[in-house]
Amino acid sequence: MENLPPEALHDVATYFQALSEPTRLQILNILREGERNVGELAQLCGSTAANISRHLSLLTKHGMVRRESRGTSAYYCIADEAVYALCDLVCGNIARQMERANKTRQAFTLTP
Amino acid sequence: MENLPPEALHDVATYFQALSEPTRLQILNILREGERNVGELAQLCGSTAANISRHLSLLTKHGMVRRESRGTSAYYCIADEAVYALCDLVCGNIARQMERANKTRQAFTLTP
DNA sequence: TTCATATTTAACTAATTGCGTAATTAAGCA
DNA sequence: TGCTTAATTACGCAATTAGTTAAATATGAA
Repeated sequence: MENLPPEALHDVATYFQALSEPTRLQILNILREGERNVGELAQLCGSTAANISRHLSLLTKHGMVRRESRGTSAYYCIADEAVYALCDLVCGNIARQMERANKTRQAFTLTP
Repeated sequence: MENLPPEALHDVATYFQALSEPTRLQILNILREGERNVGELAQLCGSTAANISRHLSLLTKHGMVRRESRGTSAYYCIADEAVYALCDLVCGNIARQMERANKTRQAFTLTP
């Protein structure tokens, strides 16, 4: 992403922002195992349907999940598996960062 | 990142949040070509030093950049190249999403 | 049509965030 | 020591955001 126009930078930032909320990550995590309707997701997330619905709307806007109306329910499933690759990468980065932080900590505490 | 405890979900969300701001992405983008001090970054970003300093502090906290004090200046450089992999992945996802959106648009407009 | 259920949206609140400005700290130099 | 420059931090403000509650919409069934 070298030399992106400022417009594109904004798009990337907005995409990251969609993933910067625990409840939304939880939704994506649940959908990893298969589709769910709003009510199920609300229960599994320990939140209200209204809340989950708004989160799902945002995730849909970014093409991360897909909506399918069936009966009186709305079922959601993953639309782009690549979001999981992102999350896994981040987990790796965090782990690496924790390692580094731990090493510098040891440098202070391991001086007997 | 299957079956993460809620605590970890929060960490991942916070990490994504650090990347959800255009100015911070711009900083990372600039540092791709080498280290810079705060003043230089401020000028290149078209922002104030105070502002950039705050952003750099956050990026440092997440282990994305590293600070090196030299003379009266503070030079910053990339601490974890993996952030670029993240950004590149996101760019790909956005492009894919735009393609999909474009296709559904055509489905509506290409009916003569 | 009428009712019941599922989902979405509107309105409001509390909390967070990024920025501008000013004050503070730190480092090099006369 | 005092002066200058660079960077960081404190403070207040405007804007955004997630959550709650209530109203609106939609779908299937009696």
